[in-house]
This record gives sequence, structure tokens and C-alpha cells, in this order.
Amino acid sequence: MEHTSANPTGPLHVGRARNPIIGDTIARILKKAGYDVSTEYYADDMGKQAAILTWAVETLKDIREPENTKEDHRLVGYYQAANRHMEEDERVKEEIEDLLYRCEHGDAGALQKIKDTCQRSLQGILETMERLNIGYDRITWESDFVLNGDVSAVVDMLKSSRYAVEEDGAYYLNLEEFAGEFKIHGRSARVFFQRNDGTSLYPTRDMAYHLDKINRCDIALNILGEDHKLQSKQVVIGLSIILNERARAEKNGWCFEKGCIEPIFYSFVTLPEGKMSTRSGRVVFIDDLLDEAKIRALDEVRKRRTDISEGEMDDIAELVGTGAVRYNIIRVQADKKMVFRWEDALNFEGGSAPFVQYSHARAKSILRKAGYASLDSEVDYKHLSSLLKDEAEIALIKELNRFPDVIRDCTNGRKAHPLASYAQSVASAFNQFYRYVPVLRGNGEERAARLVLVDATAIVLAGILDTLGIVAPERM
RNA sequence: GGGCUCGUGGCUUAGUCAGGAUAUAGCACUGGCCUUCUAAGCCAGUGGUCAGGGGUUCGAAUCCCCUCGGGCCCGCCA
Repeated sequence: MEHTSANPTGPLHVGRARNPIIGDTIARILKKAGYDVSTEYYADDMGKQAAILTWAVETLKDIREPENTKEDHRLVGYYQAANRHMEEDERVKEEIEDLLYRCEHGDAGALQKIKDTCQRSLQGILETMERLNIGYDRITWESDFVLNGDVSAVVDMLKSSRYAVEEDGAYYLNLEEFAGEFKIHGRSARVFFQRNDGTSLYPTRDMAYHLDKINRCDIALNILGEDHKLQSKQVVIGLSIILNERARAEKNGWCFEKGCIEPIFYSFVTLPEGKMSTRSGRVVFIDDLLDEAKIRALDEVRKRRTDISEGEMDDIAELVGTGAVRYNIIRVQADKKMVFRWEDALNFEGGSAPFVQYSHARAKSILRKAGYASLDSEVDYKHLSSLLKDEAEIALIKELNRFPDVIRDCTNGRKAHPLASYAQSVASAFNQFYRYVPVLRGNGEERAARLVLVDATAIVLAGILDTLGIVAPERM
């Protein structure tokens, strides 16, 4: 599962938040379904953006770095300034192009410089991800494929194919032959893979990377913005040419003998006033959203708890705030556009993570008060379950039973949002049960039976939340 | 110009792939419920020609065709 893969040139904004959250959640779902999943971040340290940032860090000395912040926020000012310099001065552009040229031709010093800068920025991004409970099994650097010769091998194979066309010293593939099955026509069917100065282009390096990926797994999942739809097809066709094997279309993607490539696309997140843009300042950074969510959550905790320490309130606020952010993003079907609104992102009521977390905390609270430990082999559960006859009990049991079906549905369709809906259904069913069926005041076997149901609910809610990458609190 | 995608109450959204009975929730709004296991909760109510039109079908939000509207892509950027 490849996800996030944002250029490490600055902090991630909310417009990019869908990628890691969808990727991480689907990875968790697939693990739940029994797949062996490995996640990775494909970091671009070869492209123009990376070169621009590196040039700026080396050259510009008058940038005021913000203090008390993460590396990604410290560096973004350089990136913004470099873009302005580039527009005003042709020589800047040339210097950056020269840096790229040296990288592409294996200049170890130049490559190392860019990688160092990107690594600093990536460090900040990874910290944000960690806060969202998102980690990576592997970071794959784009430059590795230049250094190990994979990119030039891809270029050679493409050049020697009958699809290659030369134009003013540059090369592109004519993909018209694939037009029918891939629905690419006209200009879309021309994809350049080498510049006239001999350097490679992004699709070329992406082909090398995908070749590497399908040698390492059976299914290569890839979370991409909808702007990458055409590019994704071009990579698959490129691989068809290189492997001399037509990719066959399957439900979730394309397959070769070696393995499948399955892109998962999502639409962009915009602000009510339009598209986010770091340069214009019309942007909400994920870090700021998480901070604000925590502040809001802390207010709510203070309103209702006076019996716990500041430290515990802070912990609860953090897990409620980050949970709310993850839930708000994962609840919407990936291919529907999203408009970011603070009021939705910070909603802690119905249709939110805190609603589900609260139900879990309530269940745990009952179990604590009852001194309930865990399942006991001495107990006749079949008999106990026959005592659960109340409408609310039956409805809750039926709801809990759906968990495997929901995981299966999400797995088959490579989607995560049904799990968010399911979380609401379970929490809602439990809240109704909670309101109408007394557990602790029940007598004898009835009480025992209800405690088991509460325990089952807590287990399912914790399972759902864990799969959503959200913490299930013992108390709130 | 070509291709992809979305369009469900005031707002957000499920259901669309595998067509079935009064279309799912949430937010907002109105009115109730804390001497009961945490009210981040529960109950009741208002609100929808499922973008529009045509077709297939005993039956369409769902399948097919057309139209309209939003988004995205078609670069020797990534």
C-alpha cells in the first residue's frame, strides 16, 4: 500500500489529508481481513519541487525561519521564496535545472544535497502523521531508482519498443494502439519519457518504481488524487510495453502475471472559498487543524469532568481531537468532492468519532463498575444469550454481528467509508440500549447476560475504532 | 475539442457495483427527557419531483441513452 507520497517540500495541508487517512484506513481494513499489508511513502527527491527547495536552502540567506515549530514549517518559506525568484530571474531557473541535470547523471553530491533537504521536510510530515496514528513500514526514495540504474533500464526498454517516437531529441510513447481499452486518445496518448537533454521524466521514474513494487508484492495499491487518473493508466501501459504483456483489466485495477496494480482515487478537498494554495495563504495546515481540534476537545472535557487530572484531560482531548479529524475525512466516499468546513471537522456530536468513542467509554464504565473481568469458561454463554430478549438488546446484537460483513465489503471494494457509517450504527444501537435497558440494576443472570453484551459491544467498538486508526478511550 | 468523475431535504451524507415494498443517517430547526450504569446521550416532529428528460422492466436513486450543472485531466511539471 503506497500512500501519502506528497513532495517533501513543506507541511501537508488539509487538501492532502485524504490521502494518508484513506490509505492508512484501507491498509488497516485489509489487515483485519487477513491480508499481509506493508505500507510505504514514495518520496520524491528527484523532481523540480525538491530541486527548487534545495536551491533555496543553499542560496537564500535572508529567510526568517519560524521558531518553535517542525522542520516542514521551517522550510516552507524557502520554497515559497524560491518560486518568486524563479519567476523574476531566468538564471535561477537555469541553476535549478542544472542541479536536476547533475542528479540525473548520477552526481552523488547533488543527489545527497537534495535528499538531505527532503529528509528534513519529510521528518516534519512524519511527525504530523504520527499524531494521526499513521506510520510507514518503508520510505522509498525516488532517487534510488536513478542510482541503481532502473530508470535508465526503463528508458532503454521503452526506446527500443515500437511505440517510441523521437521529437527534437526528446522521446515519447505513442499509445494510440491502447486507445480502445484504456480510453486515451489524441494528446493523452503521447507520453514523454525522456527530455532532449537526456534526463528522465516523472512517468519514467514512476514506471521503474511500479516495476519494483510488483516484484515485491501481489497487489500494489496506490492512493492517488483524481488528477493522477490519466497518469496512472500511462504507467500501466508503460509496464505492458516493458513486460511485453498486456495488462488485463480487473475489478479494482490492472493485472500482470507478476501482480496487480490497483490505484484508489479520491477527489480534492477544497475550502468554501475555493482550492487550497500554500502560496496564496488560502490554506489550512493539518497541524493547525489538529491543534484546534484538541483545544475544542479540551473545552468539552472541562465542561463535564472535574474529577480527573489535567494530564488525563489533555490525553483525552488529544485522542478526541485527532479522532474527530480522521473520522470527518474518512466518512465520505473517496470519489466525492469534499468542502472543508471547521464546523464539520470539529463536530463532536452524532456522526463523529467522539460519538463512537463516547459509547465505548460508557460501555467500559459499566464493566468497570460491575467489576467485570473477561470471558469465563465456567459460564454458559449460550444460556445467558437466550435471556436477551429486549428490543434494544436484539437490535444491538444484530448490529454487532455485521462487523465481518462490513470488513468484507470494504475489502472487496477497497473502500473505507462504510466502516465509518457502521461505527455510527453500532454506537447508536448501544446508546439506545444504554438508555432503555439497565445493566447494573438488573438481577442475577439477567445482569450477567447484559454485561456480556456490553463487553461484546466494547470489543466491537474498539475493533472498529482501531481499524479506523482512532483510539478507543476507557473514559471520556 | 477529447476523456474521466460527481449531482439524493436548508447544509453534509448512506444506499448505486450484484434493480424490489413507506429512500439512510447526521447537522441545523421545533418540542420533550438528567433523584436512573457519563446528557459528547435518548425520544418525537418539520423538511426530499433521488439534477432534468427519455428508455428497459411486473418494479429504477440503482441498468441504458440524451441534456444540464460542478470538479479533474489531456506539459520535454510532478
